[in-house]
Amino acid sequence: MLWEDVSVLDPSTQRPAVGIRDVAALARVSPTTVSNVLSGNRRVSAATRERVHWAIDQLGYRPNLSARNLRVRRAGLIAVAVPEIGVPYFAELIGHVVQAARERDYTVLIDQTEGRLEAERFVLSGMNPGMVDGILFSPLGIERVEYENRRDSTPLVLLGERISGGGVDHVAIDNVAAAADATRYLIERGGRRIAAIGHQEREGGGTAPQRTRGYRQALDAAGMSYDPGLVVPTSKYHRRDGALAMAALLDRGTRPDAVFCYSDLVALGAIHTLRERGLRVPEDVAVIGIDDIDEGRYSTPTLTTITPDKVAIARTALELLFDRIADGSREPRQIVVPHSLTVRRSA
Amino acid sequence: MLWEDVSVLDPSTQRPAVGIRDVAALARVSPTTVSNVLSGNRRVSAATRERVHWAIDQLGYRPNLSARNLRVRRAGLIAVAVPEIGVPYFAELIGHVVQAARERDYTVLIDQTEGRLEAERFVLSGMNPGMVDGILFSPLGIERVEYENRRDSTPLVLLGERISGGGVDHVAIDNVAAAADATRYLIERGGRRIAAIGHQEREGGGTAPQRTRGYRQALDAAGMSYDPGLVVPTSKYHRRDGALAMAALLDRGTRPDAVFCYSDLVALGAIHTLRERGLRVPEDVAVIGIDDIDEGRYSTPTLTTITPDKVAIARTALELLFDRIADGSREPRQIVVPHSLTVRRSA
DNA sequence: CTGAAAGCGCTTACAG
DNA sequence: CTGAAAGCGCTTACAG
Repeated sequence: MLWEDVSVLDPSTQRPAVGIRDVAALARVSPTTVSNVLSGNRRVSAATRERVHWAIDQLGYRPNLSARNLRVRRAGLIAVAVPEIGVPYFAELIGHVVQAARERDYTVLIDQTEGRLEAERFVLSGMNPGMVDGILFSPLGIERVEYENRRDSTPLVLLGERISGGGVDHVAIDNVAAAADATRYLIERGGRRIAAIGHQEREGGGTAPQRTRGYRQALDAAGMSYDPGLVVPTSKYHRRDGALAMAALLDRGTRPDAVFCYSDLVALGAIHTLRERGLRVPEDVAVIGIDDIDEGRYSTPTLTTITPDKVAIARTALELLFDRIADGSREPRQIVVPHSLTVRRSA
Repeated sequence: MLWEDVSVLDPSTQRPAVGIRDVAALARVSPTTVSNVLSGNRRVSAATRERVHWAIDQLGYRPNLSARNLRVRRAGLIAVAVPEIGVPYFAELIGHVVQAARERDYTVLIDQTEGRLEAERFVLSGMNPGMVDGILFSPLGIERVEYENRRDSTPLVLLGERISGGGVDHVAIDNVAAAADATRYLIERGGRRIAAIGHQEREGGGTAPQRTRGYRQALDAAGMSYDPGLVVPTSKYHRRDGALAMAALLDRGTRPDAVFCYSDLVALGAIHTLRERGLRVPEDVAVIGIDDIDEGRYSTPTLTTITPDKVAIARTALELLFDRIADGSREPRQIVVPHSLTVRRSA
């Protein structure tokens, strides 16, 4: 089928799709010139520019991004891969990423791994070639070696995961310090039997083991002994996991006077169980979380928590990503974003 | 620069990018055949197929989507445009959309309008041509006429917004009925002074006016009079808006015995204020919301709410969208998704 | 300041 | 069962 034979139709509407050639023809210039008017790459005389703009308006022309991307080898798209968008922490973080990306004329594509290993491997392999220019990745199940054996070269920045190997860009809060801060606060306000909910055994030290380490550090520093019976692992960090873990703790006869939860959602779940059992928060049991999601500002009681600077995480991650896109071979950087303690009512 | 002169380099890594031609050369077949092996569009002899697969593995080849998209005029991408990803209702809905889209080999791109008019107009204009195959759009500020004057032909499905004109595909719950159900439930359990929080004046009847209508209907049906002093408008549906509206109501001396909130977030904010003022929920004031976000299962008290079938909304919307992608000129359909009442503790 | 031509990496009639 | 060639809609050296 030749161009001259049949006009190109948009398959979905049967309306003619207008391309750069149509604009060029109408403006009586070459496609080159139209392209230059659009990109601003080359000086174009005012008269010509005006004619081109007129033709563009006339035809309602809008450049085809697939074609441009194919040509310039840039997709204008970055992917954010997280376990679940429905988890408020990720939803809020993605909101900031989308906003920061827009400022750079990038669009954000969402990938939800649900912690599935194949999904995470797909992310590591750069997703579909040519589809995205870079990836922000919050991993869950994948092992550290897999990062190191990564063959794909798509720029990638890890979110919230501290890979001690250091072969990959990443941005995170200092999880050990954050957990220690939370625990120390519970100690300072009188906690003597402090439970920890959210531990996970992971190779190569993921977020959870780091938080457990911080918890132990704070205990040590206060001269308090570490009681493994007070540490409850959870496989995920949903409200449900917090609620069930708290119930399990209580059911086995353990009565902590304070609980350090590895996420706000876990904390909210734990509070739910405590109140159902008739225990008062914080009077009987103080509860602290990590994440500072909006929900904790309005929950009953309002949630004391560790506040990571989510805006900084989003912006820093994008900065690392764009740096890496610009220079694929520069040294990987690991950036630690500040966190703070936000005291509300629950502890 | 000719192909033969210099091998093509991936700009970010300086590693050679492998294309279909490399695979073809290594497998000693034509690119056509490689393409056919990949797509399954044509029968390929077992021996050839094997050689091609071997070559693909050997080179780690993965097809370039921009090129494919350019050729087949399909992006494999749909956009979801919502006011804010950080709002749990949207986050949960998007999670379902992402999942349903994956089953169809589609990827989801996020657009956050924040209710900005230009952002919403950009969505209506189909975003960037060739970038997405279709759009799921949850509008906020845009006027009805703008849909009708829409020039762009990108398939688009409206989410949660009932455009009475009916010129556009959309899927939503029956907002009038949902509000009436909520209000009737409050009446049945003894409410006599029932406030409504979340009203908005909008042209052409958006979600908010419909809910107000349902509220009034239920009042009428019970023979109760409508008191404008009990209806509080809010500009947004965040926790904060609910909290402030509730405070305003109380501050002006109004003491409802029940509150119908136009979203769960508003309800949670209202509860926050009530408890801060020492009022018991539901004993002093019963509160009901709409959305059934996960948060309401664990809040204190747990939240009674109207549950829209979010999975159905996501799947139906995608179905409409794919139908429209397949046939751009079919009659627009307006689909009503079921909702139900979920009774928990707050009312 | 402007244009003709090549090519980004695919797929798909057309031909055998 | 397989291949040569055209073309998707752009951008960018190259040339003037």
